[in-house]
Amino acid sequence: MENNQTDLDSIFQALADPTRRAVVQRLGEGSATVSELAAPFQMGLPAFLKHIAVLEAAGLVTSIKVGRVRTCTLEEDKLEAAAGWFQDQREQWKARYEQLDALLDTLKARKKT
Amino acid sequence: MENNQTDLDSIFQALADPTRRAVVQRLGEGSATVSELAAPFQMGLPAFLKHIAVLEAAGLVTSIKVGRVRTCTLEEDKLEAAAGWFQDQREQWKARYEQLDALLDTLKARKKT
DNA sequence: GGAATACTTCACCACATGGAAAACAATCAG
DNA sequence: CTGATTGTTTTCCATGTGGTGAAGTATTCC
Repeated sequence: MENNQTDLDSIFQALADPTRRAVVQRLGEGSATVSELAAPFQMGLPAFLKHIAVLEAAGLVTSIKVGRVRTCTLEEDKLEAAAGWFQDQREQWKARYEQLDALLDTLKARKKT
Repeated sequence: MENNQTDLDSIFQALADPTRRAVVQRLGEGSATVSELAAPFQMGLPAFLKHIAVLEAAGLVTSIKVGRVRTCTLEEDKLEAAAGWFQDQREQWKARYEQLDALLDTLKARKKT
């Protein structure tokens, strides 16, 4: 559960492409083979395989080859790790707002006395 | 509230860099000037300003210049937009698990009879 | 006015990324 | 064994990204 900087780098980098996000989305419905995944896209297989490689390098997808067919599976944990970063940020600025509220309360109290 | 592909592209692209995530994190504590933001990093100002430009292009940060000082502010809504994508994915695979559960129930029921 | 501050722009470089094309496996079907 | 499928590798190209250093532009301070 390291979830370090390098991890986030590669995960966000992987998701910064519509093709790869579409693959993640498709795999959310269940595992699929490379050709099934490549079908909706115009690009050639070599180009598409690079996208898969990026997703695997980021740990978002794993795949096994049975016979001549490679089947890809979504690693939901990794997606949750990235989602966790947003949650961390949210908590940070939430804390700031609470500080502001506290400050306002202090000012109000001072006004009264 | 479009939150289209291009938007997500630039947001994730912007977050796929430790320098820029650190800036977002810092701005989560409150607005800051360019030099305040740049201080923790070794790189020269030109390089740092490019990072700021990327964040602004993605809409994650806005800035105004008063006198010779530019002050940057975090746009929390944009971060929420990206976080929303993860939520969408989560709902998709949650739905899939429910289908699997239903399938298992069907099989169980069939076994019984 | 002159100097220091706070960016800003410009020119340039090394390397990564996204894509095409072509040739190369490795399997399965008849 | 002969193909037809299904990836995989290799080579190549254009573009984008992250960094540098040097010079330029406003402001503000003394």
